Amino acid sequence: MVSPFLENMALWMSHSPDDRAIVYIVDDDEALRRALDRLFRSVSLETRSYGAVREFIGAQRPDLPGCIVLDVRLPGTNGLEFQAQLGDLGINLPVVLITGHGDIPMTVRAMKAGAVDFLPKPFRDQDMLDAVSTAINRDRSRRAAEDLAAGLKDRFATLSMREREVMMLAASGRMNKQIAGELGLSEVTVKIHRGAAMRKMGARTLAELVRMADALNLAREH
Amino acid sequence: MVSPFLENMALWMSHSPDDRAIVYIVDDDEALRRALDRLFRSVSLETRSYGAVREFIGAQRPDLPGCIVLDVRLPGTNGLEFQAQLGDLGINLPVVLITGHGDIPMTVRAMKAGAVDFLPKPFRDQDMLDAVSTAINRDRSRRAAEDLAAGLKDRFATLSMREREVMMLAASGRMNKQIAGELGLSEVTVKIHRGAAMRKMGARTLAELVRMADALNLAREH
DNA sequence: AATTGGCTAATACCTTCGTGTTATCTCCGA
DNA sequence: TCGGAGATAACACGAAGGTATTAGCCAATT
Repeated sequence: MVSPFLENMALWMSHSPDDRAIVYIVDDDEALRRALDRLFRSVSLETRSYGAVREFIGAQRPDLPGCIVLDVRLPGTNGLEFQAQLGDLGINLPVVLITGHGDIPMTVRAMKAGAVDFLPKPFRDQDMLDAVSTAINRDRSRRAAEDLAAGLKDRFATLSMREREVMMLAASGRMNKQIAGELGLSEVTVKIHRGAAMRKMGARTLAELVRMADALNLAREH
Repeated sequence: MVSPFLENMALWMSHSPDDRAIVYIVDDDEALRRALDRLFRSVSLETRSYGAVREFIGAQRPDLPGCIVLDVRLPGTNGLEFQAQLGDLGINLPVVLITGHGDIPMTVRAMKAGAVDFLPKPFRDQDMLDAVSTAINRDRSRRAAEDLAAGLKDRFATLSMREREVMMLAASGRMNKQIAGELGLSEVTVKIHRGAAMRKMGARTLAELVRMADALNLAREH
């Protein structure tokens, strides 16, 4: 245990790891990239800068909350098309779009695709900061929800097939006797599998098991 | 019981009530209103036409799925401000916006506020029909979810205070013994309230009660 | 060949749940 | 003042849940 003084020192001098966030800037205009870089660093956000979509895709991204600031007009790939591809690439970062020559249909398309904001150039610094702040908060929420779901999935993966079947039927409200009938088992065997499922999932009550089963099904439908 | 022939006649000649939907047109341009009216009626949608926001607010609206087609530039109230007020007025109809002189910030604001689409004039008939179709489907989903929640709320309203307390604690996974301790009751009394809650809510298993309790809490947070 | 893990099942024991019966007390409206 | 609804509670019985012990079977791995 270090002294309270040193602990407070650390808090004052740097963000705790939970506060870190990265803005990925994708724009072919190097001057604008540098300006954005300064802007974001001035509010203690980390930045990564890319001149083309390909560079961004190929780069390593740390496992931290963040967002993408993306120019619509880019060499090679179009910004809107890239936005649409992000999901397929397994990238779930929120997107803030900027454009020099945008029109309304383009804006509508971007917003329908889930963009956090769509800023025509020139934009005010504060508008950009607001958009990025919203985007990062959205990513934090998504990551938090995903972490919960991941924990559930990990525990569910340790269940045997029988245990999964019994768990789902139990979570649907079936009695042990009914489960035994539907699966062609004895009631005792069902109790064993049910108990194992509760233990492996970390559920202490049926109510918890019901909520876990619902969360797993929701995660799958998504 | 009428004859099968007459029943089928009715099906062929009109939409079943479940298919009905209404488009509320709010625009001060009477020529455009008439054109939209013809367009929507050509695809068997019902229409109501208003030249000003005030007319729409004062009008009676049947309890059917529908959407609003709203011009941004209107005499009196601004279309975007009206869109923002809809929630406060208890109107949850999806909005399709049209505009003659729109810009990007206006579009972003409208889409952030939940507009289904934002169409600059002149627009193609098919784009308008697509937007309205999406909007009405969204309203159908919302109404279906709301009907379910309303049924739950009605049943929950018939519970006494004690029954509600016991239901919530039971749905959280507490045993009757624990509930009795927390509420300062005997276990027998808890069983009576719990049984009454299950019966009044129409829940046949604890799993159903858990899901009902969750749905009620989600509905409240919303 | 031996071991491990998964699936099955019976027996036994205790806990918890659900319900019916009976009963007392309070409050409120007819 | 009577009747009804709500809340409380004890007693009793049967249904259901949970766990421990023991044990047989099978497939895969060591």
